[in-house]
Amino acid sequence: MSKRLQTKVGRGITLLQVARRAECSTASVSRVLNDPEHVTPDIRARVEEAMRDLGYMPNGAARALRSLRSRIMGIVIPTLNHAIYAGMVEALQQRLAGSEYSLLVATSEYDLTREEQQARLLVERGVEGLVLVGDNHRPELYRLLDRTPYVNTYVYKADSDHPCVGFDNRRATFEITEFLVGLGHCRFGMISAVTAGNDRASDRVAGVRAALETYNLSLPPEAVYERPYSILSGREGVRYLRTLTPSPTAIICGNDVLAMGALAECRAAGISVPDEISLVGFDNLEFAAHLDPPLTTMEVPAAEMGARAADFLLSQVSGKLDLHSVHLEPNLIVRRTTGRAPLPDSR
Amino acid sequence: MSKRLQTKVGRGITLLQVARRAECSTASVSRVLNDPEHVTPDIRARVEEAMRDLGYMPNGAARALRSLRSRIMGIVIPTLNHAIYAGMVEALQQRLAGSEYSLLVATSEYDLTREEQQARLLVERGVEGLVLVGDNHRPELYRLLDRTPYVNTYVYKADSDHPCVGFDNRRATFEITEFLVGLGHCRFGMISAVTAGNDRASDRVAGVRAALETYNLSLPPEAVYERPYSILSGREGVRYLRTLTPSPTAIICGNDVLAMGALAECRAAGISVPDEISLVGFDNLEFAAHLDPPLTTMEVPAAEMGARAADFLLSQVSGKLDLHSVHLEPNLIVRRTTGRAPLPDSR
DNA sequence: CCTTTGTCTGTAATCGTTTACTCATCGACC
DNA sequence: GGTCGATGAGTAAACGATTACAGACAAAGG
Repeated sequence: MSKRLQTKVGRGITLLQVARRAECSTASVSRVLNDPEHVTPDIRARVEEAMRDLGYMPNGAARALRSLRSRIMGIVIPTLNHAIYAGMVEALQQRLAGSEYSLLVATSEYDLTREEQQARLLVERGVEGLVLVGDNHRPELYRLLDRTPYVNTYVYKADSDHPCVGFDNRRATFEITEFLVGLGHCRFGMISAVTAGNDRASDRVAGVRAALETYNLSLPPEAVYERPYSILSGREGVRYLRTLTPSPTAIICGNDVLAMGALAECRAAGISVPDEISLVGFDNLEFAAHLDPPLTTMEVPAAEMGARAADFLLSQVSGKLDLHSVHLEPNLIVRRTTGRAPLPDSR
Repeated sequence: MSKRLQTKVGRGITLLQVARRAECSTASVSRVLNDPEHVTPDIRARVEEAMRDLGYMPNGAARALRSLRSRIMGIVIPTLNHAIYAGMVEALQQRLAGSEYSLLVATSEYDLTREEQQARLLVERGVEGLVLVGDNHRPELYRLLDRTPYVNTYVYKADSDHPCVGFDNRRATFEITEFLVGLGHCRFGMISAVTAGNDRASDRVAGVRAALETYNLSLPPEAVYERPYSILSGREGVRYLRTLTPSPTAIICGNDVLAMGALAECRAAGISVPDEISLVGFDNLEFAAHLDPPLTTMEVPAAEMGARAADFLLSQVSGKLDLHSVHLEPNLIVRRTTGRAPLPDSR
């Protein structure tokens, strides 16, 4: 039926038309586009004028096909929903835009299979580099990235084969835990994101556990409440952890969003923070400082990770090949949801 | 100097190699890729096997060049920082991914010139459709979109020439205001995002103003505190509005982020909400329900806008041309930051 | 004055697909 | 049994840029 749908003719102005109007070769036009210094001012001026007159816009597909450079980078993040990765993506995008690169964004929904599919799609689109979150990816994904520069973020492992820009999640929660132990806490609970397929989440749990063992304390499995990121999960986490006997005096949350929920639940239940329970978040999202009381949390260098990831890929595609992972430090920000453990008898 | 940088040879497996191995023509290979029903099972099987064996991946640039379909959509949003647009982008991306489309994301930083530049970049990259926020764009941008489908979001204007998916910002704050007037409030303040070049923000201010005038009340210029989105701005807003005499009993915020700041400041200053001041936000972000007290706010259909915008563009590129804007309704969610105006003498 | 060197332009091949055409085959129908 | 249509496969020409390569020319050096 609708036979002539594709019959659109005018595909826009081409470089050839510019060349004709400027009375020069296509090569010259291409050169003023990509290498303006190496063309005489005379020709350059004519070409630029022709471009303006015609409203010329380069065809990205043709450029990419011929030059092997799409000027597009890609990123696969778990989700955009909770602003957790938004800051990183924002910084990444900004830095890329500064180098005339665009950013393709895809989400994995915390599913490694979907992550691989999405990454594959991005590679097919011709991204020159790929940013990933975490370093626990399907082997197929790594194989796919054989010829494509990539960098893992939100993670740093010195011994990893894969380039990364990030921090050590395990050490971060280790540090949080030591801090809390120093305040006299000995009964811990944790509200964590789902750890399956999420190395950041499981490393954070592992960090708490490792630190506690150092002090002959422990984090039994039932003291870890594991749910998808959301404020509600944080609330439920507190409700659940209070059912334990003895119930924890310190709750470490895998994320500020969970911590916000936890704090809201404490308030609703009339539990005093930090007098009865100390609460720690992770990420230092914008709101953390404005909660009541202000949230003690581990600040992660989200914007810097985004910028550094961009730099990493940009240098990679411009030929610098001996690049190393970059190790960033998170930063414990002690505010007022943490305090000395309550006296044992006050339990 | 570095002359042989580009000497990378292997560009990967091409369709021609697949054709050779499957012992058929490139046309057939292309057909099993794009139109599998119209090729005999025999050939199809051979081609699919060859693809698997060789690890073939289509070259997006070549496809796009020849077929005029990049399978990429673009979006330019003000920012990713405050999660305001994240929900919409998330839904958009998901819906697009379901149709094998990828999403290029760029940010304007609330700057119309930058918005146009970024949009131009996306169009050069060959996006088949473009999502924008608001409908106040540079004329050059609209001209650029002459041949590219696009849709404005977060805005709905029946009389507009431009397709949009969204709601009426003016009417939304009109409604909020009427609600507050109904509670007996007559002194209003507003904490708004920067209105310059931001039609959503200025429409929201206009809506408040229009409603008040209906009731012979007014919103004098000095009662509008206008700052970039941030929690801090919300806090400052309250501090500022309290210096007015008489100071407002009802404060409408252009956004939940501002409202959160406002609420935090009230708490810090010992101002009782809603007894002394009623506070209303906008967006119904996840945290709104979990503030203390829970925030009264205008819920906007962010996810639905994203999905509908995707649908709009997808149908547009698949030939359906007589598409109309879609009008969504925001929804006032009354929680507990709003209450009856304090008695005049208690001022 | 001739050669050498360097700089700038133009010609034309090429990137990896899709697709308009052509041709062959086969079944159905008259 | 011949013709017509439909269907499927192959050939080769695009798509719009970039870039080896070669040629032209000028400046510099002997």
